[in-house]
Amino acid sequence: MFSKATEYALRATIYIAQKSSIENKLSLDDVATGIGSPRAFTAKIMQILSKDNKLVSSTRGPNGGFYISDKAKEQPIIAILKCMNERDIIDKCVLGLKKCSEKEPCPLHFQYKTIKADLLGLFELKSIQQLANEIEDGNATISN
Amino acid sequence: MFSKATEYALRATIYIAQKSSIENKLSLDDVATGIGSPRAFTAKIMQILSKDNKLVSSTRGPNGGFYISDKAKEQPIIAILKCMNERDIIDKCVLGLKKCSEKEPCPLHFQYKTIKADLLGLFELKSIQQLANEIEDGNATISN
DNA sequence: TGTATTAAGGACAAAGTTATCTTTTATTAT
DNA sequence: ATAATAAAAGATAACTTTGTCCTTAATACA
Ligand code: FES
Ligand code: FES
Repeated sequence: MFSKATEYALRATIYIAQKSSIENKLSLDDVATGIGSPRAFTAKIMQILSKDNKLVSSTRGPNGGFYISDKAKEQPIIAILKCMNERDIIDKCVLGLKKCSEKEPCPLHFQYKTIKADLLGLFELKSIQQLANEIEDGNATISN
Repeated sequence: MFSKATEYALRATIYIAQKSSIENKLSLDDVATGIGSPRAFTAKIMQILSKDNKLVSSTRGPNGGFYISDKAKEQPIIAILKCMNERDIIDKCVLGLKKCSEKEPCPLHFQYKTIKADLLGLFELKSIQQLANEIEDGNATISN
């Protein structure tokens, strides 16, 4: 479904939400180890996620690292997809037609659209915080 | 969702099902033009699809080309995915964990699994013939 | 001020996917 | 037989994604 980069982005963000706070930041190594992703590649992804400190925040130097503000934790999962520029793969035609539309639908369109709606609903409804809680409560893992 | 190769495979198969018969085969050019895919790449995909004449059938030489037997037309869409070795992308964890399981679920697992079931249902239920009919009846397109 | 620490940024490498081109093989019709 | 036709097969190219490495910049603290 998603690219490796976006998978790591999702896992990293949720992981940071669960483990970090502004007083207790996570280093790149913490994150990569925590979610089981390649360190250097994860660094690149963290750069995207923490660009302008919009979704994830970061500071350099001793005791620096990554964290997520309480406000950002309330963001829905889809915010991560948007950040990774993969928001619109949900809109694509399942058969790869240039445009998915009701006027020129592919033969799977009307059935697939309800599935897409469910997917979108999931990503729009679930917040980063909620998924972090699932892990915190021991009901889910993200560690590979 | 799927790779370009699999998208072309799905469209090509459905297109051939709609347009061809054993007496009226489609050439590679017919197929590539019909679904709007790059000719040479499509050739490679047709090789996979018609390997052993299992899903799509092909013959060489004058009046040769591709066609689909009535029996193969009754196959569900998922047969095309299997043929393209993309059947199992439906089983993958949405967050990219190595294994999607109930015992060590990711925080989206239980919601995502119903979506996966819907997807699988769609691909298992709809036959190649049915989708070809949609196009034949003017209710859908596949031509880009 | 200087040094250690940590992320940011840039250049590059490896692997995978998509796409093209050329040659070979099978088949038909003359 | 020969020529024409059309797919199969192989080599290779272009592009994208994934991944690494090295240098630079920011920050804290002694
Ligand atoms: S046109 Fe194919 S999914 Fe909408
Ligand atoms: S474990 Fe992630 S979808 Fe099943």
